[in-house]
Amino acid sequence: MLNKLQVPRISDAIASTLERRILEGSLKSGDRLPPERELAAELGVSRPSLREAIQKLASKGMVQSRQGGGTYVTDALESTFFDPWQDMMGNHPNLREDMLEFRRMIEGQAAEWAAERATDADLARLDQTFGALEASFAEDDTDKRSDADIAFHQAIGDAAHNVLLGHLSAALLRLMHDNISLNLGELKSVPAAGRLLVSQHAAIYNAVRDKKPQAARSAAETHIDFVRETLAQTLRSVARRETAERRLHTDFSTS
Amino acid sequence: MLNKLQVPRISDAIASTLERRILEGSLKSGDRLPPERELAAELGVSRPSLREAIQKLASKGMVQSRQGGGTYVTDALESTFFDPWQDMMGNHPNLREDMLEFRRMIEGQAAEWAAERATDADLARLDQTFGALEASFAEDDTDKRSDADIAFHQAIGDAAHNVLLGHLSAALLRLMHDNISLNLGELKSVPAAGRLLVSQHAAIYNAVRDKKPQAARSAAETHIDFVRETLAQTLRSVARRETAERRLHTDFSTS
DNA sequence: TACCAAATATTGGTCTTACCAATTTACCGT
DNA sequence: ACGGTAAATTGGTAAGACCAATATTTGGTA
Repeated sequence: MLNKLQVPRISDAIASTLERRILEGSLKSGDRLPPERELAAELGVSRPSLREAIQKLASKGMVQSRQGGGTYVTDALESTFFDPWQDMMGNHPNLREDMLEFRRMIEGQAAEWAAERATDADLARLDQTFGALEASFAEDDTDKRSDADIAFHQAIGDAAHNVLLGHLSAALLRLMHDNISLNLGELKSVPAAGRLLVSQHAAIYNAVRDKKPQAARSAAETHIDFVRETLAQTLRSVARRETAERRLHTDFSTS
Repeated sequence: MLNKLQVPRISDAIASTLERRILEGSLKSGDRLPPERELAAELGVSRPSLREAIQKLASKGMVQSRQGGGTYVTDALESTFFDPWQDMMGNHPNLREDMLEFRRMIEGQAAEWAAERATDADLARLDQTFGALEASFAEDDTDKRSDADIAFHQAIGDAAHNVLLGHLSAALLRLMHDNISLNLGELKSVPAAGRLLVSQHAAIYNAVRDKKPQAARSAAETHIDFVRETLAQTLRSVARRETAERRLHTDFSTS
């Protein structure tokens, strides 16, 4: 009696299409979807069908709609990684080393894969973000530098064409931004740090553009190593003070 | 600030109403919902609004619609916790490939670091979890195997002494196990898969215990490669079985 | 009478159009 | 330059129509 010959529903196909765009990074968290009328026309379906698809995504928490405001992509995918880490950072503050070590692996792999797989569109985006990075380091705006840095590394992560790596990279960058961006500003205390950082990014970009995976990985690892070393150097005195303070608070923490 | 005053949407209210009726028992599993036109009139809403609500329930797996046939209540309890990644894994096959490629890097790095850094306590725990793994594969209890597998990889992740990596490794493995047990039965298509899996885990364990980082990485990567190949094979066989069944949509359909 | 096949009715799937309500944007006057 | 109101934008809801797959009825034949 149950001959479940599946008739594909349009709303399901549309929902999958939108999901894929979110997974692949065409739609990032925080982005606003095109208006329903436009999107329906672009996808060649009616507005009710598109709405059914959007409702599905909304019920999964992937998007959120506000009447009159638009429909926005949530950070549900990144939160899977980000939230537990953020939690750990709260309970165990000296994870900077773990974070940078972990990031060394991620960035290295991302650069390697990006060098193997980047499309022309990826390279165009890399070129654009790298240009913005260069420009930001010409000024002295710390926030702008941080944003440009994140944008560049995210572009690398997306060019690696592995959706897990892409979203993990986003979560990791956000984690770093939220936790040590203040300290990142002190990198400029090292003479010529800005110039070195730009040249390191250039090395990554060039290796990816020239499709040299091993060189790209090396460049990325060198970059993270420099950041790690410079951070450790400039924060040494601060770290000593923090450690001393921490000793006062964490004695009974074997919960 | 953002005034996130939620404007109640009719489709949400209707979905809640229907969900309540199902949970209260007014609509039992297998029951057919009234026709959309009737139900919409009864609830005093338009048919599109009712349809959006039904789509939400369908995306949760609580109801199932067949064109021309009606909409039926399924027996899916709201057990499936809402991990967006879990959902994505089910609907996007290429995500599984990305997942395995990514895990190859993660597990390889975890094994390498574990071989470099494992303490005696780590090794003791590894020995214990590996013993449990061997024992679980002697039996035929899928859940027990899953738990033992997760415990072993968790031990590796912890022995790597990087909390980010440890957490990620465990989370990804859990995701894979859930996905496999949800969408396939088990990796039974390959004969002697169990024995091979045990020997692969043994190789990882031995390399870590003997403090051979490169060997540990290789062993872990070999393990993931095997899982990837086996999974692909299983998927092909499942696909074959489904096409065969589809060809058989004549009468005796109580498969 | 029994049974099978075609005709009919039912029902979910999709589209079009229209209007409402909340938000955002633009513009204008002070 | 600022603030507030009007207009445009955008999601939310409704109504009606038609299509496609399924279920039911009907009619004819063995």
